[in-house]
Amino acid sequence: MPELPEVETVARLIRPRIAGREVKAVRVRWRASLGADTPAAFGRAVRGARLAAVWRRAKYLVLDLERGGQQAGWLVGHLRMTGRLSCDRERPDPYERLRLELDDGRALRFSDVRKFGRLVFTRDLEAILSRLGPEPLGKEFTPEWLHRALRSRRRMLKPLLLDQTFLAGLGNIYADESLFRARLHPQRLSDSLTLRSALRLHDEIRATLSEAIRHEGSSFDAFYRTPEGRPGRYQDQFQVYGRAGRPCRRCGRRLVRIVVGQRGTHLCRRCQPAPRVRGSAR
DNA sequence: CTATGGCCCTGGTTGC
DNA sequence: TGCAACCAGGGCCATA
Repeated sequence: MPELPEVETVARLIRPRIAGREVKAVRVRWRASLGADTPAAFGRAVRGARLAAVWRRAKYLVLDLERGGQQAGWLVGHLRMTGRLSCDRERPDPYERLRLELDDGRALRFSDVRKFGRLVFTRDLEAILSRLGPEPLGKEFTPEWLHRALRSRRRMLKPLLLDQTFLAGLGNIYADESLFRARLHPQRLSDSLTLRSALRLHDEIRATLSEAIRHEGSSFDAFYRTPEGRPGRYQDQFQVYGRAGRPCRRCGRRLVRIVVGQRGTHLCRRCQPAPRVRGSAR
């Protein structure tokens, strides 16, 4: 599922292909992919605009639109589980939901098997991005900030890490991987962490995401692909995700899968000791 | 404030 | 073998 590293990879790879191009035509094949907009309104807003910049914020992909050199709104993409962006020439795709024809003959294509993803046009980018927590790879995210933020709440670590208003960019895979590497149980309460533990968690979140970006993300299931159709390679580095029943790479203990906050959660019971007393059940 | 559960979707897997 | 039920999952919303 596309999380921060996958979206970063997509942004880096499509940027050189679409930045500076003008949208000549729009084809909408599944209108819900546009959000609440009608295809007609979306087409009016996007047709004739130039894709001036391509960047990422958390799991969002942002395309700056310009007309005559002036800011003219944004396209904001979220791939959710099965969304893909590509800009290769042709090759039929039954799951194509939206297509922007560009002035160089190429097309920016949004495909999405499960139809959860979105590519919306907005004139108010802040309204979408302002609720997000800090970027895990940004300056604001420091060990001290994390320690304070964790202590100011009383929630289980994993659901908190998945809360995009708390910290923006982690999904199920990288939350599990980061917690394992920091040797923290996903159900530990956030306000129980020492500065030392928070520091470890901070460092492992950053290291995990950075390494995943270097590997062009993870293609655990059949869905995520780079815009060039290549799978990511980080799944080969997974320590726990999807490895229930197999031995822990650190201690050899059989890894388990539990459910935390309705999310499949993978961990090592030895490396990530359960919080004491209450709530040791699933 | 925090937790829970439904909803959106579909392809793949499981169960009978 | 055939088919129905079930599941995964991010974000959002309603409810407790």
